[in-house]
Amino acid sequence: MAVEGTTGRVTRRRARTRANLLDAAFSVFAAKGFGHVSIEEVCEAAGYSRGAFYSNFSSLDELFFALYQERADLIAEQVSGALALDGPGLDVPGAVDRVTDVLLLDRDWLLVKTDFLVHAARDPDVARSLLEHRARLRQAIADRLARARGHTALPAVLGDTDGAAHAVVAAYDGVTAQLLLDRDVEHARTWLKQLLTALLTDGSGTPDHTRN
Amino acid sequence: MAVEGTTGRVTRRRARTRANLLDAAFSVFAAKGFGHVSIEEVCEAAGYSRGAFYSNFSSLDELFFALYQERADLIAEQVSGALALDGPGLDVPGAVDRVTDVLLLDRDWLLVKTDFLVHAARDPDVARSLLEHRARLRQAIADRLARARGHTALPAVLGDTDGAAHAVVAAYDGVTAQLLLDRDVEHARTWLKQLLTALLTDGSGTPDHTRN
DNA sequence: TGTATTCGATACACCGATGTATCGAAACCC
DNA sequence: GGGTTTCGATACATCGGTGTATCGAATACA
Repeated sequence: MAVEGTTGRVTRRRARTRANLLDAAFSVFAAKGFGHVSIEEVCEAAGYSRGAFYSNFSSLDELFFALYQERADLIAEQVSGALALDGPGLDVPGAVDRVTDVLLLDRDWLLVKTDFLVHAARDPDVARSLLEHRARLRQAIADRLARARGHTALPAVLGDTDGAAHAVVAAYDGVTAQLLLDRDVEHARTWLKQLLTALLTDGSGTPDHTRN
Repeated sequence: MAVEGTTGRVTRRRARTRANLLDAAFSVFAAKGFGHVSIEEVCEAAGYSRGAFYSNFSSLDELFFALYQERADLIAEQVSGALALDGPGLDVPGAVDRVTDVLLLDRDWLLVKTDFLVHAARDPDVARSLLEHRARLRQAIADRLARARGHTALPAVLGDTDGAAHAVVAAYDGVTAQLLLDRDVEHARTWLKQLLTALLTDGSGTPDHTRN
């Protein structure tokens, strides 16, 4: 029952159905929001019956958690990749560009991610898990910033690289909120880039904020 | 039926029950999250029966909207008050302190507020309304910043005062997300103050980011 | 104070979703 | 390919929430 005690004896279509359920759940959650979604809806969207669901998960919460974990790890990988993509020291603006493009790629993901935040905010265990995930992400950023130290203009007023990483994540979250409302991905991207470069360099960038 | 066509003929306890329902709804929403709350739960918490509910609102969505509007206006007032509290030009740090204290006063409000964001993100009409509210808030901030221009060190790298106001709101949203997870109000406050002063002044502030 | 009107409690019918138990059919292993 | 195990579909009982219609009680107004 959704628990593999020691060694799951056999499997293969199971993996497929599980993946299908997760994919379908992502779409449904993005469209209607966790909390307005029934197990049946997910099953229907995936083309399975409820029996399949209960064979793979024991609750919607469990599925949601698995779903978030999967996608978040994927994003984290992409971010790490984007950060590691250039030489040892330079090109902070380039890194900012690439990371921004990854982070604001998909509105559906932002929706699900925010849903999960709200979910985690009410469940300490889930919150802990999410905090750890965020900490890993920040660590990657901080490491990258540390590598850049001395080569480019050091951060500025935020203290150590860890503080700067905190600020980066906060900026991401802040821009996310705005993007969820105005649905203007392009504007959000350019704006996040401005914010990040403003936070991470000393003084440059030509802004333009004639928007909602 | 929750609609006052021209002039509601009579009322008095109606106002009370409506207010009670809203208050109860706030608690219940904060505790369980909109989307995991039934009409019955709200009624029970308020000490009314479902008849009272349907007499005052026509759906949970409608109640949620009214609830948000009410509280958000209240907060906006407080912020405006905190901003107008000092002389014509100076004391940006003081204003930052006061505003921060108002904004991060109540975790329950942050929960409900974020729930509402997620809700608005999926309903263009609600989103429009929320965007307008945010725009008003930003306007207040931008006005205040404009008044401070020339007296204190001008913002910095973010362009006009409007851009700076955008950044302030983004910082608020970003810190909110972190606070929802780690529940450390004090840390969030000091950190938001740092972020804001970092964004609004040129170079000062002694950070300390040994945290989650 | 009496009367007209509004408000909210109660009762009812109605889904829709949940979780479980059972059984046929895939998939694995040899 | 046959036997065995696992997976997932179907059927069932149940529960909680929804929305409406009705009626008594509280309130306003004269």
